[in-house]
Amino acid sequence: MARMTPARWRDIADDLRRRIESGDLAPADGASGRRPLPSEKDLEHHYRASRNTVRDALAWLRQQGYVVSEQGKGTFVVPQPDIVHVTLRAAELGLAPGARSAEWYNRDAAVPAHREVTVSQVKVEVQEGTKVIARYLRAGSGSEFISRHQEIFLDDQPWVLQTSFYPLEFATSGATRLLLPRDIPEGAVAYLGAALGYQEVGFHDEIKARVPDENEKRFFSLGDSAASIVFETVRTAYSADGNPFRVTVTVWPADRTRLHYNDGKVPIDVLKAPGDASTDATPADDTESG
Amino acid sequence: MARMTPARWRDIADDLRRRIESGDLAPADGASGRRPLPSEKDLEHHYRASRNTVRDALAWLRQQGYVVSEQGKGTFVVPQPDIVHVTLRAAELGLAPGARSAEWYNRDAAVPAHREVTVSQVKVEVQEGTKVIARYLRAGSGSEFISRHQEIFLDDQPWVLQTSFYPLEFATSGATRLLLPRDIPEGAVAYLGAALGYQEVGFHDEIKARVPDENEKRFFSLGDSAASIVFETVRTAYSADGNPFRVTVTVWPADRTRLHYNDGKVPIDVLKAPGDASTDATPADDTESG
DNA sequence: TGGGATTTGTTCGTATGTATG
DNA sequence: ACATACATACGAACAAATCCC
Repeated sequence: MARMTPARWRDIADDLRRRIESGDLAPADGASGRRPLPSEKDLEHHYRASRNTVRDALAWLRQQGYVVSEQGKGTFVVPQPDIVHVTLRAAELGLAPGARSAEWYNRDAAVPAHREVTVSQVKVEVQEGTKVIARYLRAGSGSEFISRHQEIFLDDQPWVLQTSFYPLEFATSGATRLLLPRDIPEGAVAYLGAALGYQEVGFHDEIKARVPDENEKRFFSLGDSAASIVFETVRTAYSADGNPFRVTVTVWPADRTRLHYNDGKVPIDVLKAPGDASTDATPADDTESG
Repeated sequence: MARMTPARWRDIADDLRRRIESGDLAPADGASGRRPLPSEKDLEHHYRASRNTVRDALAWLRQQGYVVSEQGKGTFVVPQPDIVHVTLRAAELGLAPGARSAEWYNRDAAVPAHREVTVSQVKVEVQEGTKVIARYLRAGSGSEFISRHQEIFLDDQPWVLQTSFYPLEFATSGATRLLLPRDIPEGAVAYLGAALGYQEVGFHDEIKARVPDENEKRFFSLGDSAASIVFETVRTAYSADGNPFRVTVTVWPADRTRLHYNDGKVPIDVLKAPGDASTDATPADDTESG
């Protein structure tokens, strides 16, 4: 069962990983710029292996997200991204205490203070026959929906891709602003409440992790590595009559995002600053043993 | 900037991916067994490329999780796993309606009915100086904790790895069963309530996605592909005095797990059977457009 | 049971293209 | 223009696991 040949490229990859994690290789950015790993030719001599074998080792490190290679420049250790902590449920239905009001992201998520959220133009489409959305909204498979898509930035960095879906009837029965490719500053839910009397009395969230598609790779600057994954959250909002009236699909870059939920009585500082003083160390370090 | 040469292996990989997704290659299991892709030699002739170039294409498909290769046997399309939907918060603090009671998984998560959960022996350790846990439990970095680790199976399939941490004082002041390597059938929280008077009045969940470590790869049978990722949820439980008294770290295989949270008034069937009638199609299919 | 054929895994060598400095 | 560095591609040989007769 176990491989008899230790695989030369494996040894090289393990050794390089060890040297990377120990900070031996390409440690801190040297102020002016980052320092690359030794070139493939150097590693070839260092490990007494052919360049192709060295490249096999580097390919594994790239795939695992440890390094990136740039043609003509070199291979670089991937820096740890800054983690953004997002609270998707605070304590009561709605927001975290102290959250700024009347902004979209506040209605569905509380972000840390002193962070600036900017929003792209809304791309509005009318779609028909998207089965998955129809299922969430409990509509027939031939039903038509308004989809409102936005790119959202945090401190001018790409942060999330978000698309909300509404029954087309909403627009034809009064909520015409849903069809305009403009942000709804007071929040779509508040607008629907004012225009149609809808009230959000509950929501359901579904969370998955998956590999990004090409569009998401572009927006979040993700590659093909195993660390390049996204969260996809689907929030279904329910009105007082017990029916879903909105579905919001949000895609987050998982390498720099932590999602938070709270229930019951939770200390205020945890609500307001989840992940505070968080190191990037994983609790799995404590878990490990067998 | 853009690559001038289309990259031969890229073309081959894209073509193979297309043929895989269309079901052209290695479609349904032929009852007795699965059918492999054409051999590397066959592909070599088919695409008029060298074996190494074909292997570059296959390497990409492997890395993206489309196929797996087995020495001496062939390369096979990866079947879609069955998805397990887990509700981590129902409506009120605690459980989903209809959930079976007095079982560990019920205290923290509601699984679909007709599924059988079995639990490994508990591995108990006393640990000191694990900074991350100390932070969650708001203890000094030199504090000591009891860690209770379990492997948990769903219908005899590896399902989650879970480790709970408690202050060591709990054991020395009455809750001695925490130190025994045996399951606590009524639930550790209930036991702590009876033994020490602790009551869970709220919790905080933190969710991340990351690449699995070697132990997790073994347990969940994961490889190195980009689809081989895990959720790690950290649940901190708070007692009436506002202090955390338990931290539970749970690791889930993300390729076959969906996490669910509910808030407010949500239809009963969504609470009881989240993801019902769910296809494996991603809502992103609807999102996509540019 | 054995042994040859098949298939993927590993490693080396070599050449050329492309991006960078 | 030149050197450096990574990307792509082809060819070849042997090892290891499996399959089949």
